[in-house]
Formats: sequence, C-alpha cells, structure tokens
Amino acid sequence: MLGEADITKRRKTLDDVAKLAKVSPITVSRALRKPDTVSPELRQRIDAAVHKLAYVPNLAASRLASSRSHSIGVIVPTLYNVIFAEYLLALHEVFLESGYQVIVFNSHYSLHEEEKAIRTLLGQRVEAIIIVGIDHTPMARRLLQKSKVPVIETFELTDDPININIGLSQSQAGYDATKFLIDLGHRRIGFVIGNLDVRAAARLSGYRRAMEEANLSYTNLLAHKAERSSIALGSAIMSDVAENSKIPEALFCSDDNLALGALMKCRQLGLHVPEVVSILGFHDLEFAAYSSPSLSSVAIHRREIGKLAAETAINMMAGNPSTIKRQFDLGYEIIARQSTGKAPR
Amino acid sequence: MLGEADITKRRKTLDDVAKLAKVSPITVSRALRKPDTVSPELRQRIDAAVHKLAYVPNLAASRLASSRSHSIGVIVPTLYNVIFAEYLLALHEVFLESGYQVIVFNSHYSLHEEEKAIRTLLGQRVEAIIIVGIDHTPMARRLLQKSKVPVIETFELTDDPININIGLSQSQAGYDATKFLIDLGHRRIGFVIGNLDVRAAARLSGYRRAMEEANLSYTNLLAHKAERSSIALGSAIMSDVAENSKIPEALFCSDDNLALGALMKCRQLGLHVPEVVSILGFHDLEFAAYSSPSLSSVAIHRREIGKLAAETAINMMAGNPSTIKRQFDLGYEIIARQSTGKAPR
DNA sequence: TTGAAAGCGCTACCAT
DNA sequence: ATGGTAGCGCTTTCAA
Repeated sequence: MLGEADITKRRKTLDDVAKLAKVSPITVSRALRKPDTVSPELRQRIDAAVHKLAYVPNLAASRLASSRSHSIGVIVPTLYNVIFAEYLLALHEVFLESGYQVIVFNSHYSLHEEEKAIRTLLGQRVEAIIIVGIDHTPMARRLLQKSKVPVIETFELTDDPININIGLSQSQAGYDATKFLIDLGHRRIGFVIGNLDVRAAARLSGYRRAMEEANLSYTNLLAHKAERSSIALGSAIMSDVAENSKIPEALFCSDDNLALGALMKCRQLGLHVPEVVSILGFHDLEFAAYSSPSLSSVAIHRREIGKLAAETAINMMAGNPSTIKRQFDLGYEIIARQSTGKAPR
Repeated sequence: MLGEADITKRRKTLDDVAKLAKVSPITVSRALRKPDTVSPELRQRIDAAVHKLAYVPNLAASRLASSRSHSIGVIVPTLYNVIFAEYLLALHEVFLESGYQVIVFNSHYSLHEEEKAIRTLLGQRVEAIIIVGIDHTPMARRLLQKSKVPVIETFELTDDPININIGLSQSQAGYDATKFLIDLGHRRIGFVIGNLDVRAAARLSGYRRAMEEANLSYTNLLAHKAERSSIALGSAIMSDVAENSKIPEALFCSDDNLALGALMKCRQLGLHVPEVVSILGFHDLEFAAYSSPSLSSVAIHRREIGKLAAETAINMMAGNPSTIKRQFDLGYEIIARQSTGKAPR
C-alpha cells in the first residue's frame, strides 16, 4: 500500500514503466537496450510509458547487473594547459562516437591524487584507462596491472609500459631543440622554466645533455620560478634574466606561454628578437605563429596522441590485440620561425 | 567449490576481504567508509586484507545500495575554448575539495547532445547538475525539473531559470562594448564572428541594438564565417574585410581569438591599430594583455562563475536553501588597452 | 517474442 | 563495536 502510494514521489524505476505499459520488467529492459528484439506494438507502449514517467534508467543498477560500465577513465595532470584540453577533445571525439562515456580526472600533477583517481576509476569499472605520463606510485601501478583493463600511458616514452605507450621522448625533444640553437651558433643558451613537472624536467635534462656534449656551461643560465606557467610568468622571468650583466644569446623556454611572455618583455626592454636574443618555445600553441615576431617552437602531436590512444583502447576492448604494438613514438617537430636566428659572427 | 576456486581470477569483492580478515562484510564496509567506528585491531586486519588483495570497491554496487553517487554532472559546450576550461578548473577545485567527483560532458553546442548528456547524468544519479547556457530542449528541461537535483545554469541570465542562474547578460555586454566604440567616435563599426553559438549571437544582438539606437547602419558590416573561432579564422576574416572598399573604423570581435587574428592581419596589411582600425575582443584571454598592440577586450568572470556555481550547489545539496538567491549577475568589464582609440576628428 | 527467477556487490536497518 | 537480513534496480540466465 505504502509502496504504491509512494510512486508519485519516488524516482521512477523499470518496474513502474513495466506496470504502466502492462508488460514485464525484463521486456522494458530489452525494449530500451535492443529495440529490435521487441514487437513494435509493445515497444510503442513502452516508449509511451517511458516518456510519460520521464523515466531515466539507473546506471548504477545497470552496471552492477551487467558488469559493463561503457565508460573510459582519463587522467590528465591539469585542465588548465591547452595541450591537455586539445588531447582530451580528441579522446572525447573518438570515444563518444563509439558510445563510450569519458570520465575525466585531474591529478593536479600529484601522483597521490593520480592514485586516488585510479582507484575511483577502477571502482567504476571503467573499461580502459588513459593516463598522461609514465610515473605512478607503486600501488597505482599494481592496481592498474591487476585490473586487466587496457592501460594507455601517453605523452612520454618508457621501456617498461604497463600496457600501451603512446608519446614522444621529451628528453630527446629537449636535446634536439637545444641542439637547434647550438647549431645556429649560440653559446650562452638559457633555459626558462616554471613549475618543474616531469615532462618539463625531461626537456631540461635533454637541454643539459646537449649543452654538456657541446662543452657549453649552463651555470647561471637556468631561469626558474616555481609557478604555473603563463605568459605573465615568462615575462616576469625575462625581467629577472635581463637584470643580469650578461644576457643569454638564446632562450629555450619549456613552453610557449613562457616563450611568449619572454618575447613580449624583450620588446618592452628593447632587446631585439632574434637579433639580440633568440627565443624558442615548446608545444607550438596556436598563437605562436601569430605573435610578432612569430615564435619558433617544438610541435608535439597532442591530438594525434589522443586519437591514437582512443582508437587503440577501443581495439583492445574489442579483444583485438593482434593489431596493436606496445609502443608508439609519435615524435615532434622543430618549427623555425622568426624568433630564432643565427648568432652574430 | 567452483566459486572458491574462482577467487584468483574474479575481481575481489568485499566478501573476499571479509573472509581474509575474518570479519563480516558489513564491518569491512564500515572500516572503509567510517574507520572510527571500527576497533583499531579489526581495522588493521581489514586494511591489510584490502591491501593484499588490491581490493577496489565496486562503486556501482555502493551507489545502488546507498543511492548516493557523490558525483556532480557538468555540461559544457566544448572543451576547446579556454573559457570553459578555466571555468571547469574552478568547478573541479571546489568539488574535489568537498569530496565530490565531477563528471564532465561536452555537448558540442548541440541541444540534442545536451539532452543525451543530461539523461546519462541523471541516470548516474548525480547530486547536482551545472550546465552552460539557458537553452535546452523541452524534454531536457522537463527531466531536469523532475529530477529534484539542484540545477545551475551558467554564463547567461534568464528570467525563468530552472533553479539557480549564475552569469552575465551577454546581450548587454555586446551592447555596452559597441557603445564603448561608438563613444570613441566611431561610426562604421563592424562585428566579426565565427560559429554563431547562442552566447555569441546574444552579443551580436546587443551590437545591433546599440547600432540602431545610435542611428548607425550595420549593413555590410557583419563579417562572418561559420567556423570554429580561432586566431587563424580572425586573420582570414580580416583578409576578406580588407578587400572591401571601405574598411570599418572599428571592429568588435565576438572573442579574443578572432580579435588577435584580425589584429595580426592588420599589421601584415599595414593597417595601423588603433589609428586606422580599432579592435575590441571579448573574454579577456591571457594573451590579450600581451599582444602588441595590447588588445582591448571585455572581461567576463568565468572562474568566479565556476566557483560560485560549485559553492551554491554544495550549499543546496546540504539542504541549505535559505542562503541562496535564484539569480546571480556577475557582470563583465570593458578593459580598454591599446587596440582601441578615438576616431580621428 | 515474452517472462520468471536469481543475483550483481554493496549498504541501511535492526539486532546483539 | 559487530553482525544478520533484506533489498537497491537492473540484467543474465533459462524456460515457455
């Protein structure tokens, strides 16, 4: 009695729909999931009841009963960085088209938060996990390995991937970018960096290697301020750099925001780019081609990484492991524009 | 027998943990959720078992049993736009701190996709929904109203919110921005726009109203190309504009990407900004202050909108409706920089 | 094509 | 402080 009276307040269930349509609950379930397997007549009655009650299936129940979540977990370090936003977009496009829901977590560059996110995602029984980076807590690694869901690590390369690895060598990119400046004839080459996340640190290590190999010293050439990278930060760091007696001939900035900020500050200070200072960014954000002078940068293929990660995940979930390799190196590309030039002879 | 043998392959359950720790399942459940209510000794045994099995709770089961999802649904039109990325960041910050999980959907500016997302979110029994915009399909509105979860509509203002409304009047902002250019003495004021999403369209309507009130014609002054807004698009549109015999004295661009593209194209073409053409953007993205000349723009408070939306949602979920209004107008601000100047007399 | 029974893994409620 | 019982709302058998 009470249960019946409740129906006006309670959230509608499959049973409510079934009663209204005068069929069994299982038929409603089928009509919703595989309409073809139900006769047109019943289907119509059921659709009408669903609409009338504004019925929305309880996914928790569905997931529990079917042990299929139709969802994918994605973890990125931040949403603030356009790089990851674009990568996410690419992931979303592929997954939504294939009927998967994407659950995004943000680790704020913390391995501990990443582990927490992994726990939650596994708890939701996501059918694949796509995660930026190759560094995880030991427990996170263990959880991922035990989970049996495809795991795709992106944006870096590792010899020991949990499962699939799609990215580029950040340290090699840093090395080649520095080499590019060295080959232009520069000797005093600075490195500009904000918060030292793992990938930026890898680029820095590539820079160090290139400098050492060329017998160039980089003491006092590291310009660093542990804040979130931004145009403003690049500008602030450049101010500091300019106060030193000897201004570097070239600056390799760990991303384009810093590079643009540095570029703008140079203009303000009357330091001509590239005549006095060459500036090289990283990531090739859209504005790089449009600043003045236009900004040289290192392009990484973030959309391609996202697209390939999603496609690979879908392949693996379909139990099609024969078509996949364990590592995909998508490389990078140095884009020389106006902000870098030859060292004066 | 078989069930027991399975344990090595099966995903671990609460029962597995309970058996290993030699306690009842409900005690495990409590130890995980409210550690204080369990004696230290048992808690330790349970923690050990959890760790040993790498147990991850099945959230679907938990949600079904408790009818609490601890999650919040957020729908944005796109992730590609930095505005929404920053807004999302603000939402995330508040919610994660309060222990809520954020589920993000992307409607791709389609009301139909939005309705689908709403269905999925309600199906997951999210405890609040935060959604960009005030336009929804009739069914979407009905679902939201019936759902009884707090609904917060953002970035625009409406007299008839579903529940809570936090934003600004896009049309008034468009009006005031145009008025700002008119007050500088400009007469031929163009409007530059890419894809005509509802908010951009509202800004356009504000522009029209301002022009009409000032008895200014705007025929042939609408520069439009239905593509995703980008710096490149702004540049392309400016190329077209420049081919006309009479170049407008001022351009109001529906966002900063278009504005920066137009600005750069003007430089290339030797059209001095602001001497020949004044350019006004919208959104005040970070680069606006750093372009040269720096870009005048209309700042909207996207982070504040996100923060307030999250806080209001949390308040409402706590059943604290007394502290909340139904509408919050967070306004906007015209930031005059170098790209806009007085019309020559 | 349709339905009945059983159970997914957890938590609320009531005991002890 | 700990445990037994029941049931969340759906889907997976299996049967008709």
